[in-house]
Amino acid sequence: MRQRTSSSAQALLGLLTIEPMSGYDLRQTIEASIGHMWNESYGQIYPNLRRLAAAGLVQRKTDAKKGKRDRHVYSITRKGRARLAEWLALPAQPEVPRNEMLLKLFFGAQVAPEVSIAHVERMAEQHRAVLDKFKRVEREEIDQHQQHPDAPFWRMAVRYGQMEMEIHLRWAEETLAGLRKLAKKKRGAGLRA
Amino acid sequence: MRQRTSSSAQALLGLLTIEPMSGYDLRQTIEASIGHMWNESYGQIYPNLRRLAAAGLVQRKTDAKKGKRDRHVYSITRKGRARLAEWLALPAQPEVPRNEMLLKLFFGAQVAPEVSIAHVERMAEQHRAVLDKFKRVEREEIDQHQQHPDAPFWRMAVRYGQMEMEIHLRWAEETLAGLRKLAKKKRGAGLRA
DNA sequence: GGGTGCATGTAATGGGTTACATGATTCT
DNA sequence: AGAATCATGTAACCCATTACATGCACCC
Repeated sequence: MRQRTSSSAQALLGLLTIEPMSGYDLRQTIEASIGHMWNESYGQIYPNLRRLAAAGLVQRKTDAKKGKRDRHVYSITRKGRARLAEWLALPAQPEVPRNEMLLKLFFGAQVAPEVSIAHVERMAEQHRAVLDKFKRVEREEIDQHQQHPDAPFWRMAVRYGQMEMEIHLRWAEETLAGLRKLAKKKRGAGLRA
Repeated sequence: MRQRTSSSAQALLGLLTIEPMSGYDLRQTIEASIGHMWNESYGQIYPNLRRLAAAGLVQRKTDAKKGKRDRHVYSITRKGRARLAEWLALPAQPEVPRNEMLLKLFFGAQVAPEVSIAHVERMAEQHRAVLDKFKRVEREEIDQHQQHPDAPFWRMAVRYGQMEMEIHLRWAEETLAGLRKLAKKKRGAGLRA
C-alpha cells in the first residue's frame, strides 16, 4: 500500500473539532482563520467529507430548513478524533518551496531593475494586508476566546504568521533600497555609454 | 486555450541563462542553490526540456564522450531569452500556503503538549540546518562571484531565506517556552484531578 | 561482485484547482 | 430585473512526485 501524503482530510477533521460545520462553513472558516497556513478548495472539501463520512470519521446530518436549500452539517465522531490524534502525532512533512516572486527576483539581472522593484513592492503590499488580517484575527477571534482550550495554540500559529510577515516587510525595505541603488547605477552607466 | 499557470519551464529557462546545462545538472543546481525557493524533479525537468527544445526556446547539443553515456546539454536561445523576459515581467502569483507543521500546532489542544513540542523542535532543527546552508551558499557561491551581474540578485534572494529562517528560529524558541509552560500547567492539573 | 555516482527518460498515480451546473433567497 | 450570497456538488484538466527502467564507469 502506498502512503497517503495528503493532509486535506485531516485538516477538515481538525476544523470539525471546533464545531460541526457544513462544507460551505469549512471553506469560510479556512478563509477567515487558517487561510495563511492552509488552503482547501470546494473541489477538495466536498469529496473528502463524503469519504470521511463513509469511513465513519464524521457524521452527516441534513439540516432541512423550509424554503432554503438543504444544509449538510458534519460533526466529528470518536473514531474521527482518534484518527486525527494519530495524524497529529506524525512528524509534519516539510513544504515544497515554490516562491515565484523570489524566483523572479533571482533572475532579476535579465530585466530592468524596475521590474524587480515592482515585484517586491507588490509583495510588500500583499504582506502588509496579510499582517493586518493577522492582527485582526488575533484581536477578534483569539482574544475573544481566552478561556477556550484551543486559544493558546491558535495564538502561536498566528504569531508565526505575524513574525514572518514583519520580517518579509523588513526584507522588502532593505531590498528595495538595494534595487533602487542598482537602478541608479545602471542609469548612470547607460548615459555614459 | 487555457493559460499555463506553471512556471517550471521558465525556471529552467532562467537557470540556463547562467550557463548551458543538462537535465541532470539542472537538478543538481536547483538542489544546491535555489532549492529553498524552488523545486523541480526529474519528472518535470526532462519533459519540459523536450518541450522547450521543440518550441525553439532552448537548443540541445549531444555531448558524446566515448565510453560514457551521452549528455544532452541545453542552452537558451534568443527566443528563449525573450520568452523568459516576458514571464519575468508578469506579476508573481502568490504561493498557496500548506504548512503542515503549523496546521498540526493549530490543533495542538487535541493531543499532549509533548507532541506539539516535538513538532516545533523538529522544525527548528531543520531550519537551523537550512540557515547554515544559506550562509554557506552566500560565502561559496555568491561572494566568489562578486563581479557577476547576477550576484546582487542572488544575494537578495538568499537574504530572504536567511531572515525567514532566523525569525522562524526565534518564533520556535518563544513557542517552545510557551508550550513547556502549558505542559507543566497540565501536569499540575492532572495531579490535582 | 556490488555499491555509488553520472545520466536520461517514461508511466503510474495522486493531489488539487477551476470551471461548470444548479437553484433558492435577499438585497439593490 | 439582476447581482450577490448561501449552498452543494461533479468533471475536466493540469501539475508534480515517485517509482521504475536502463546502463556505463569507477572504486572497494
